Amino acid sequence: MRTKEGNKDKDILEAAVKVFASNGYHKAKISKIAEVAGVATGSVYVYFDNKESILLKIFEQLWGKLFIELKIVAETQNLSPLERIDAMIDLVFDVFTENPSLAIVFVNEQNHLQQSNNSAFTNYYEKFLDLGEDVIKEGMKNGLFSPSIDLNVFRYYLLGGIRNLLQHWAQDPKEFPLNKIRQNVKLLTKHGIQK
Amino acid sequence: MRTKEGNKDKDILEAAVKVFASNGYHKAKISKIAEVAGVATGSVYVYFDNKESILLKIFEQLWGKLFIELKIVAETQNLSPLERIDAMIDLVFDVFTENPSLAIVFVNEQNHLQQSNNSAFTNYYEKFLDLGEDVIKEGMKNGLFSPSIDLNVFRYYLLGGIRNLLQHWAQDPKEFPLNKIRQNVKLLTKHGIQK
DNA sequence: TTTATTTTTGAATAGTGATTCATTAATAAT
DNA sequence: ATTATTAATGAATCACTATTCAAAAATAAA
Repeated sequence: MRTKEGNKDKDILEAAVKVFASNGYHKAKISKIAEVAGVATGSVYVYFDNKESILLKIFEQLWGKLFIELKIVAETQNLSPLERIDAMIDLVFDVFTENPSLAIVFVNEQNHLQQSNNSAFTNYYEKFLDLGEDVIKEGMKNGLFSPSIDLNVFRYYLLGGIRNLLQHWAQDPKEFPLNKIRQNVKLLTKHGIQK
Repeated sequence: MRTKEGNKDKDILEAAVKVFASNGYHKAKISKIAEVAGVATGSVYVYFDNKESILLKIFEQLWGKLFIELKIVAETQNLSPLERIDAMIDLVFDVFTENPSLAIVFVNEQNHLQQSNNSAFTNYYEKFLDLGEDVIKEGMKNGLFSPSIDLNVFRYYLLGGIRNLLQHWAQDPKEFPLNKIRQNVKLLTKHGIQK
């Protein structure tokens, strides 16, 4: 018998995030991912079925991690709904601040997976969005939030806005600091543009 | 001598919008675009340098058209800044309502071009965004809009939100009607989620 | 008509890179 | 030690499709 050495699957995933981030998914070569991971090209196929499934795994882990963290915040009873929304926005920004390559992959390739209609991905993503929705619902019930807002619209609007901002930040982090973005997103979410 | 028959360039562009919309840019075959346009594969290369330049042309025309229309609204002096923002949002939604395939190409492939850093594209897009910015600036000067909003952040946020919503609309137009989206985007822009 | 010029064609080319698989290497069990 | 089993390798395969280009077709001019 022989046992697997090290964590090649983890190495490959981390390498893939880097390579996808710098070249985009379509231009990324499996041979390059293998090289960065320090394994042979063929080894990638020992751990993953194909190129697409590597991308899928990256997103699964991302949304999975976020979901767990957000769930805790969403259920913290001693915060008001507005404070919880704030904290949830913070969490999303924190994840991407920690790992800029992951941010780039997220903003550029999320479409790709949404189109492929992969259920594993969709489930995670929807569960993630539902958490935010629950908080908003509570805010409406308490009379804090405007009841004329459609929840489905709001959640996709917020996430789309954040995604686009992250994309511009990733292209030029100094010109476009993440903290300014974060503050403004919170303001816009709460008050819109009106005084 | 021989003169060109019909408007093959226009036919090819329209075919490309359809094919890009249904398969995505990367999976779209030139031979399929030619087939839909009713020309030979080789003819595509008589009118366009390569695949990428077809996509570029589509976006150039889209932003070019939008720019002209938005400029008129942005400079209409008898509308308040808020009314102008409203009208501008309407214009964007109108373009995509008229041509759903174009909406799909827009939401899925805009990233692609932004990354390629093509100046022809960037110029149009930035000019387009600047128009909205001018209106917001006026609103701030008049004391209508909150001065703590960063304009750069706001414009990317708004466009990103709209883009994401259009994407979901394009995937399921009945479940997610465009008019509801339009109304909610206006509300969220003005007031945020708070009452 | 005939010739010259330009358009159109689509089969052939050519580059690419994802994926496979026969082989080698390493470890566990006997 | 020896054998069995699984991991790891990377060169070769194979499919795919953007692009090219020599030939054919169409029209204008002579």
